[in-house]
Amino acid sequence: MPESERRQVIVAAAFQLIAERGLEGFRVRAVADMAGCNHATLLHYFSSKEALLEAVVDFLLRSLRQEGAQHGETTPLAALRQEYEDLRLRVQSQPEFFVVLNELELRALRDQAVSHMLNSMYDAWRGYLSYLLRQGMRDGTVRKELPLPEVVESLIVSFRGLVLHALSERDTGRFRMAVEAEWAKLAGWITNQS
Amino acid sequence: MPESERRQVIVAAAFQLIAERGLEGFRVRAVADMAGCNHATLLHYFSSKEALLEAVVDFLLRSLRQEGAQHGETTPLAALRQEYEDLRLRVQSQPEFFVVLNELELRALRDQAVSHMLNSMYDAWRGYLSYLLRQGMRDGTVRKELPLPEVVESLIVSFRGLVLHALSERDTGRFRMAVEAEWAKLAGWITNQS
Amino acid sequence: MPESERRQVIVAAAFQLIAERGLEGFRVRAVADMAGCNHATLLHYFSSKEALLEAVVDFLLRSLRQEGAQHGETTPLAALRQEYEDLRLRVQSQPEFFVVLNELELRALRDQAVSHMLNSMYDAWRGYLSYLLRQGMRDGTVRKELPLPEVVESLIVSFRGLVLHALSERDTGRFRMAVEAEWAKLAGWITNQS
Amino acid sequence: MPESERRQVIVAAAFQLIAERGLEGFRVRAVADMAGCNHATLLHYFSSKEALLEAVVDFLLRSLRQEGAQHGETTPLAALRQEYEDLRLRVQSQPEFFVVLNELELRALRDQAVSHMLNSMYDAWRGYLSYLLRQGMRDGTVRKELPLPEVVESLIVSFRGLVLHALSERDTGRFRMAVEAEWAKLAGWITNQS
DNA sequence: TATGAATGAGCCTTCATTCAT
DNA sequence: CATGAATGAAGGCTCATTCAT
Repeated sequence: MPESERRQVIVAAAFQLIAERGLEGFRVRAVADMAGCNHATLLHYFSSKEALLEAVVDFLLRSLRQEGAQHGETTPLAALRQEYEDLRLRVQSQPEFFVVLNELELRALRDQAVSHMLNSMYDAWRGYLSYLLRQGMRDGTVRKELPLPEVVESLIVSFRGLVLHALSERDTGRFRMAVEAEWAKLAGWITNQS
Repeated sequence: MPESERRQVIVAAAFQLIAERGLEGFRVRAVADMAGCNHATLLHYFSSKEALLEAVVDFLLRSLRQEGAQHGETTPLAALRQEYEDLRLRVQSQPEFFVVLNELELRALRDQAVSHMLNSMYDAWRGYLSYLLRQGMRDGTVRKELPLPEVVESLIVSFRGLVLHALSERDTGRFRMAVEAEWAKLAGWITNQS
Repeated sequence: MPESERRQVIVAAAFQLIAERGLEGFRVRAVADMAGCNHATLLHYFSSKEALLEAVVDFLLRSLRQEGAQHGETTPLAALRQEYEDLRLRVQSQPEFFVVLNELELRALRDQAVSHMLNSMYDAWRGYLSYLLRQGMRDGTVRKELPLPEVVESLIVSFRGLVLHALSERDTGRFRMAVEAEWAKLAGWITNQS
Repeated sequence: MPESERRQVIVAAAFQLIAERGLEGFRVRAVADMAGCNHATLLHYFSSKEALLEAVVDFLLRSLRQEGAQHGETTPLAALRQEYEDLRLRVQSQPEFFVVLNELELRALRDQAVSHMLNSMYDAWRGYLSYLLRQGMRDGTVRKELPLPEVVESLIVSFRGLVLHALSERDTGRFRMAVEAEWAKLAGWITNQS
């Protein structure tokens, strides 16, 4: 099996395992088993457990990024709305991503490497959201007098809250309700209402 | 040392340790050391690590509950506002509570016992929030046409997001910004605006 | 089994194992097996493999020291002669001591902790040898014009050489020959010959 | 690269590594890295780690032998003196040789192959020393009544002791002192003094 | 010839838990 | 009540060696 494929298989296995058992269930031997190789083979590709974890973080962030970029040209407000919609759809189809994201979120509190990676993701996201909001202000759909940083921060909080909520309420219907409510709340705040 | 006091000391030590080192640093021996007793003694009072963790959860929820009940009679909207204010103050003065809460939040995904305890806390909170909102509708400060369950869920999401945000952004000033923004966003949504 | 006894048993087992298999065969599990306990039990008494090794060094040096002090009052020259005799006897009866000493000698080149312990032994020995030689000079049996430090160093070298020689030539009779020769050589050098 | 050259490069690398990190740091992969080839390639040339070690021993003994043969015709006593001088000079200029020799000395206690090789070196050396001493007796510079085997053994011990001493005392000046003392002691013993 | 991939055996250490005193 | 002793299971990691290409 070629190197790059093997690495992908291992990262996927690690990702899957963390989603299933959490970071506390993230064992090198277990990942190797899932990837169908010896644990020593795994450490042949990733020099340490930590290195593997960083590859998992990278894989996760890369995936999240790709998703966001798929939608074509729309209005800023529609793009924002689409973010919530994407979140909702993804929680249904790929809940693993959010389980893992949450695990990492917590790990980041004590792991600088993970912290940096997540922070840079959030910063990139802040930039994107700022851009959207400014565009909205320009085309008149977003209220011009809004304090931009506050709105951006509020969006981040909203997403973080939804992601956390998704995990415990995924199947209760409350999550879907929450997504709609968060959007309604936001829309009322930021849009120009005639 | 009487049994009940000893138990309290141990739970407090466990709480402190989890706040400092996270659940991954939650070791029976370390807790015993902090509590000033032998690890075997600790397991005399709590039959297992798991049992101790549940006592910690209980302690945390009890603490959170007490806080909420301290404020006297006000208007429903003021009480709601106070919730955000409490959160903000507490994150500054007692960040441990939120670190531990987040740790447990994640543990709950895989630990039914913890999950049940947290869920019952959230359900109690939902009840309280519903009550406040209904009061607000009655006295005319809250818009009557709001879908109550959605609003409640949104409040929960907002708080969860803020708690998570608090940990990574506690010192950057972004957290404070986020609290204000969340409240502004909510207030604009639910209040009757002339 | 009381703590101090258990510790002794473990140190003895470690010592024995190093004597039999060298430092490369010095495995925590093997020591535990020889000591008749679980390897985790061993690490209950000695916090790490390294800590155990230091206990072994301590045990060895303590043993070597005791041996030297057993002989009563004699003339300085006789005491010096006795050192060689002790060495010879001990190599026959307890060759392990010299195997282990040699192993540590080499380990010391890369292990500061061991190096310090051995150095302090040699320094103590230098002191003792200097004392003997000075006494000999005083009572006229040792030549007064000898350069004391050189003689002492030469004695150390002689012993180190003999210890090393003992291991490979223990059974060939060459070792015994070498001891006698070393003494003869030394005696001719340092004593006053009429 | 031709086979014989490749082998030399690998042996040199192994020698260097053992000198730097000792036998405990003697890793096949590390040697391969130093030799600039893949570890699997290394095991193509030397069927096992053990085989490589033997090649290192061979290389060491060959080097030591060459050194001894370089000096031209002199008197037997001068040749003997030269041995000590050579030792002193070499410890300064090429301490690696003595580090490795000591490592092997100890390994020989448990490794028959190494033991045989070292023993045959010592036997050759014994032969050479006996030859020198007999020549000295013949030309009258060495006392005729000396017990030849004892003197030879004593010489070996002296050298072994010095080599061991060199490693720990190379920089303290004690080593130089010891060489001189050993020679003085020997000379006094074996030479005819008018 | 040369090498990347793969592996099994093994090592030190950690930790929750049990138990006799 | 309290505790020191003891342990089994497991975890991350290392390393010599094998093998297909």
